Amino acid sequence: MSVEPKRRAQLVEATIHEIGETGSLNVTVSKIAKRAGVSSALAFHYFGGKEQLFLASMRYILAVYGAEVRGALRAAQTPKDRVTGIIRSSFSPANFRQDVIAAWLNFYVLALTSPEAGRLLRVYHRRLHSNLVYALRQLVGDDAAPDVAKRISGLIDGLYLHYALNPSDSDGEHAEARVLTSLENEIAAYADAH
Amino acid sequence: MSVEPKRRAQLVEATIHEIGETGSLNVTVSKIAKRAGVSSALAFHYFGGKEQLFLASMRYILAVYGAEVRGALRAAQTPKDRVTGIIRSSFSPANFRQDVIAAWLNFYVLALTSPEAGRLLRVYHRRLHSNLVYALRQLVGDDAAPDVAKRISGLIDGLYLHYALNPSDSDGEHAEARVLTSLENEIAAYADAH
DNA sequence: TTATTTGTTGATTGACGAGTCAATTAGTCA
DNA sequence: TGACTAATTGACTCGTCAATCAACAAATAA
Repeated sequence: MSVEPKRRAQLVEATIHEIGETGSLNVTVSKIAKRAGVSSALAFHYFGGKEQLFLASMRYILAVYGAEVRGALRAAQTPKDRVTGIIRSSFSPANFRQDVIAAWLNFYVLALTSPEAGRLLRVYHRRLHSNLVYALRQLVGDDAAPDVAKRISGLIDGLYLHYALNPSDSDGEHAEARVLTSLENEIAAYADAH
Repeated sequence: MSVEPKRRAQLVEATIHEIGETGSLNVTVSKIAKRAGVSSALAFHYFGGKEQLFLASMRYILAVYGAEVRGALRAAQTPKDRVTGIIRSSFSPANFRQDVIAAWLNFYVLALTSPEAGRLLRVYHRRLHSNLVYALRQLVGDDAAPDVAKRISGLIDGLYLHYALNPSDSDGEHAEARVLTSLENEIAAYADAH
């Protein structure tokens, strides 16, 4: 039984914590390694560099989120359950942890310059979009679904940003409720059009 | 005629450009100063430090945006003109310049740790919100206006983010059109409720 | 003229951090 | 046991950069 996966996980978690504490990517690999209980050289050995270490951390966060979405979709009975499941997953407590928020914001910044980060971000966007479109088809029709999905996903990310940066103002449940209200609007608008 | 304002403006503009080129706040004061045609010591002399220099740059960007919104509001004839004016200003070309996008994203990150950046961001949020509420009152009623405003502003920021990070996917006009569609939804939903 | 303020810089420093590498220890298996 | 591989590290290098400071220049006032 190799010890490698364990070390990688330790380092990934330490990275997320450290970024959460400093709020930026200005984190030394040494500090991350120290938190993980290993030497900095080991971090380089396993990940090759700081950026790759952070990207691995982001992949981990995305994987957790993805698992949550899949769970919600599996439990859904109706199309509407599916959409609300996606929305609820996006505003789950896991996504509102201080360190996860910090990771996301720094990820956005990195996506401006790192092709790999950009690729990863686009994967997330595409998955969210296609999940939404699939679930929305039966609610607003095939034609409208893609556009509605863009609006819903935009609203998800916008309100996430808003609440991430203004924690005192209100919490994730408020944000979730706001998106659900918009969903009702969209469904009603479609019903009217028919 | 003091030369100070001129130097400050030079440095602010150089900062924005430099951040746009590197995509992050990992910009040396020396490079900024060189671009502005002065020594790095002068940048410190006028601004006191790197963070204050960046905050001044962000204030400048916000001032430009604010002026654009005020212009649109002044020209507006109807309540709906007012809302669309705000939305259009938010997606104006000035906001989609690569360097302005980079500044915004890095500003979000900084707001996590810098109280001054957080304060500035909250000022922007509050202004956007109150402008929207004021214009929406006559369109969706006093009761609904604040909630609708939250959804609209969330959508603005979310779609801005999407576009900023995925320029190939859609452009500013698309984003603007999407928000306007949501606005129609909101107005229609209000009309139904009465 | 001289004195004073304003604008400006080159040179320097002190601290820090990414990444490397040679060397050591722990574990495996033949 | 001995040979081989995996895991791990301490020490080091090389570069970078924010911030400071003493000094110089240029305008302005007295």
